[in-house]
Order: sequence, then C-alpha cells, then structure tokens
Amino acid sequence: MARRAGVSRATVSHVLNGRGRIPEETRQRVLAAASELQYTPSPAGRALVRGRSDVLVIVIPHTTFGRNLQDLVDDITAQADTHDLSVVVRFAGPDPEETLAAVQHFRPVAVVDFGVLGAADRDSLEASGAVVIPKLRPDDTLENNANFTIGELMVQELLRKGPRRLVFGALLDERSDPFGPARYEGMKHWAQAHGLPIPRRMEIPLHLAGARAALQAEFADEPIGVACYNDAVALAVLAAGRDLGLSVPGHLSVMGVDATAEGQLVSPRLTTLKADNGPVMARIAADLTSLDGRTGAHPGTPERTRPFTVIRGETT
Amino acid sequence: MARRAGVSRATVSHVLNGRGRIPEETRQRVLAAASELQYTPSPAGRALVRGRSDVLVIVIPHTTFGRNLQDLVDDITAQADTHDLSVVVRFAGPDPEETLAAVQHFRPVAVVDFGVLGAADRDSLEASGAVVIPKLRPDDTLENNANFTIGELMVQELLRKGPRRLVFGALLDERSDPFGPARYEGMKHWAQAHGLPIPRRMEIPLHLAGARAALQAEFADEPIGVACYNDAVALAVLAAGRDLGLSVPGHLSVMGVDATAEGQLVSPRLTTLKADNGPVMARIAADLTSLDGRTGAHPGTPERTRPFTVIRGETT
DNA sequence: CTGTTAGCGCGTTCAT
DNA sequence: ATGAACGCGCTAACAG
Repeated sequence: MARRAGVSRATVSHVLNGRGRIPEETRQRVLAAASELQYTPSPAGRALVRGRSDVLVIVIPHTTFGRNLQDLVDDITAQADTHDLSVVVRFAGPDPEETLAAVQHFRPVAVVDFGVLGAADRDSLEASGAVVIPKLRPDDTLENNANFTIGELMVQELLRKGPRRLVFGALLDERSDPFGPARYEGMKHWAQAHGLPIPRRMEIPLHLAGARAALQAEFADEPIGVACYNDAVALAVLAAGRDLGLSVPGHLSVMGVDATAEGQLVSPRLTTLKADNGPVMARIAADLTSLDGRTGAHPGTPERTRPFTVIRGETT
Repeated sequence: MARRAGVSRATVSHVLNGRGRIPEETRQRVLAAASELQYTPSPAGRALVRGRSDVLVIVIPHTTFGRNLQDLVDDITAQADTHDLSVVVRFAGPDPEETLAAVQHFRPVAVVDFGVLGAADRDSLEASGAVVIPKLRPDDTLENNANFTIGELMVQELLRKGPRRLVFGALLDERSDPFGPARYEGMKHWAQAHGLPIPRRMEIPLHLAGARAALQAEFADEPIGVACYNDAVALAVLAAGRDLGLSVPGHLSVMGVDATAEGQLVSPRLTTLKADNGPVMARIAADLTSLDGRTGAHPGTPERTRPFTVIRGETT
C-alpha cells in the first residue's frame, strides 16, 4: 500500500491516472513514494474493477511459426506497449474450443487473430467485450482474401513459360493449416476461369521419402507445376524431383510462399512469393488506436490489395 | 454472481474448490447454476486474494523461433493445463529490463526461461514469489552447459575426416543470441585441450552476398570446417562455398544445429546436430509438479547429459 | 454437519 | 483530497 505516502488510496489513483486535479506538491509526494516502494498498481485490482484485464492476446495458428509471423508479433507488441496493454501470445491448440476458452480466460481488451478464430468465436469474444482485430469488413469475402490472391498469383508464375499441369502442394503436418485451403481455392478459381483443368492437391511430408512418394504418384511425363503452401514444402518437392531425376524447371516447376532465407540459399534458388506485412500492420495499428478513442468507425483507408512480390528464383 | 443458485458466495467457492464438505444435493444445485450461467470464477478476483495470478510465462529468446522451440512450448502448455495454469508466451525484447517488467506484470506463479533471464532477473522473480524453471542446479556451470557440449561435439564431427581449420559461424541478426557464445566456448575449449589453434568466429548474414564475403575473408586454401549456430547459417555458408567454387566436404565442411526439415531436404544434405528435448521436458514437468506439492526439493534424477545425435549428411 | 456471515486484498469512482 | 462503496473470490470463524 503506497498509502504510506501519507495520502489516501483515492489520491494515489488520481495521481497515477491523471484524473482529478491534484496540487503539484502532493502529486510529487505520491510519485516519490511510488518509486521508492517500487509500487506498481496490481493488475488484478484494476481488472477486478474494470471487469476486464489489460491484456491483448495474439492468437496464432498452429502451423510452423516463422520469421514473418514473429516480425508481426514484434510489431504488435511494440504497438501495444504504446497503449499500455500487455501482450500475450497464444498458439492455437488442436482443440478450437480449448483455444477459445484459454483466450477468454484472460478477459482481454483485444484479440489479434491470425486466422484461427471462426465467426462464432469472434462473436463470442466480442460479446464478452473484447475487440477482435483485424476487424472483419463487409467485403472480406473469399475472393478478396489475401490467400485466395496468393493462389491466383502462383498459378500465373508457374505458367509463365508455357502450359503445364498444376498441383497444389499442401502441408502435411499434425498441425492445422488455416491458409492453405484459400490458396488452393484461388488456384482452382483462376484455372477454371481460364479454361484449364482443375488443379489437384497433394499432401507433402517434409522428408524426402514421403515427398518422393507423393510426387511420384502425381507425375506422369507431362510437365508439372507445383504451387506449394510454403517454402519448406517447396524444398521437399524439389528434393523429391531431384531424387526422381526430374529437370527443374523443365519437367518440374516449383514455387513457395514466404521468401524464407533458406529458400534463397539453396540451389536451385527457389521462386517464392513475398507478402509485405506493412498494410496488415497499418490496419492492426489503426484498429488498435481505435481502442483508446473508441471511435469505433473504420479508419478511412480500406487498403484491399496486399502487395505481393514474386521473388523469381530458378525453379520456375 | 452465481449466488442466484440460492446460496452464498462462500458455498460456491467451497463447491468449486472441493473444500468444506457440502451435501451432494446443494453441490449439484451450485454446479447446475454455474453451468447455466456459464459461470467462470474471475481470474482477477482469485489473483487478488491469492496475491498471484494463475499464469505461467514462457520467456523465449528473441532469436528465430523454430519448430523445436514450438514443440517445447506445446508440451509445456499441455503440462500446464494439467496444473490449471494458463500459459503466456513472451518474446524477449531488445531491452532486458522491459522484458522482465512485462513478465513481472503478470505476477506469474511460474516462469519458464529459455535462456533469456540473467541471474539478477531470476532472483527478482523468485523474490516476488514466482518459481523460475528450469531450476538452476549448483552444477550448472559453463562446462556442463548443453550448448558448451554442442560446441565440443561439432568440432569432433568436423574433424572426423582429418585436420582442418575450424571456424564458428555465428548468427548475424538484429536479434540477440543467447546460445551461440556457449557453443563457441565449447569449440575453443575442445580445440585448446587438443593442442589445436583457437577457432575463429565469423558472423554470417542469411543471404548469399554477405555470407560469401564473410567466408571469403576467412578462407585461405587450407581446408576449413565451419560449425554453425544453426541450420540456416549452415545453408548460408554452403551457398557461399558453392558460389566460391569450394568443394564440400573437401575444401569446406559445414555443420548445423537443429536438424530442421530444410537442412535434410537440400543437396548436399546437411550434417547437423539434433537435441532430444525429452529430458528438458522431464525436468520442466518435474519442476512443474513440484509447484503443487510445494515439495521444493529437486526430484531425484538430475539427468546431466542431454542426448545429442549427430545427423550425418553430406557436408562433413 | 451444513452453510452463512464477515472481512480481506486493491484500485476506481462518486459524493462529500 | 478523502471516505465509502463496489467488484469477486477465498477463508476463518460461527450460527443453525
């Protein structure tokens, strides 16, 4: 109890929150006592009276967590510190309900979702008073989905040098994959719109034997183009192709997503897709600041297109 | 207030915590009301009275977060759920003080540290009543450090086919690196103990141009063996060697750490070191259960040696 | 034996 | 600038 500053709890509260007008003299006295005692307001006390904690939960899909995501987490953490929120990272577990429960348990002010939460989950959270970020927009349909676009872009790059059979290389992993399906849809949509056969989908384990088996089952003499879930999958497909004696990019062209350092260090250098996270961060930052003012309304710039860059390597 | 079950708060508390003996009949009534109202005890209230929250914070160094670490986090999360703790992941920021403050803010029951916290930080946390895991043992000296051992093992593998000049390939990254120094020490120690020249250290950026420059500065016709901080660095060194026209493993032998999927999918396949996390988990689990009983004492099995396996690829 | 009352812990807010 | 009351759960003491 910093009330040993010779004042009441109420006064302390006022000083620390800049509420009621307190004479400079007492103000200083309180501040001094606070720093002497290493006093920090109890989050529990605050949460109790507010009915909500100072926590921002970042929910991350249970796929491999790479540099990209980590950079985003860092940025969000920095942003959140500005708003006096403490950041909590939560990896989605296999059981969605449990994940939601874990998030709810914090009674967070805000939840940043990277594709884990379903509509019902979001509703449930917002009903409990949390702000779910990024806010869903009315125009967030499948076709406007960034991952859908990724699928379309990959097809185009794979077909750059001429027609070939297209396949989607999905991640085979015990963890769930929230992004793959939309990318595959994007591929299928583009193919259909251009009168091409619907691309098939194969699951690629991240080891040579498995990848080899998967590719062998799919390959049949005509040139094949594999759009992979990410760079790791692409490397697996390349390894399989090498083992099967396929020429790259002649028989087999491959493309990844993420522009990982590894993909650019191997030979042949991987063609991949790099997403600029700037706009995402801008949107999150905007949603975050709207927490303070409670302005509610969406800030004016609904940047729809996420800038994607094709990093052309030697595999397409 | 679930007191609408027709009983007092005290009774609810008793029922939910299995304290005083409550007749089955009332018990059921309370339980029923609780589930109807979706009642969950407020963590804030509990924290307030306990003086400490139900939180377990995992502090993770600000290096690249890979599969290994993620698996560990998953395991700990599962373990923690057993003990009714909610898990919070916190990435260490550039400023250690800020990191500590962020952890303290939660008033956690326990903190699992992956090498971020200094001795002072640990003390500070334990002073505030948190249990820091893994508990430090008296014999946790540098020479017993797992990373020190890693350094020694790598040297031996690199020298397997005969003498060569040794270099440590450090990570060049804006993020801090808690493990590298001990590995380098292990290398130097082993070299010195065997009458070899002290290995040098070079910083390898994760792109071709930078890695090439670094390697070129170090290479001087005699065979060189590079023990790398991790597989990504090893891939960078390999890329540089390829670009410089060095033969592998003739002129240049390279070894990584982590046994990532990528390292095993490239050609030449990477020689790497895989650490079995089982013992670490066992230790953490033990420390965790000791939270309940407050047994305090270290459980009897101080497994000192972490089992490391050399995955021999084509780069040594 | 059963369940209640009282009071604590802490920060916030309203009325004084 | 303060006292009182509140929000919520826990526990010691106590009355039915």
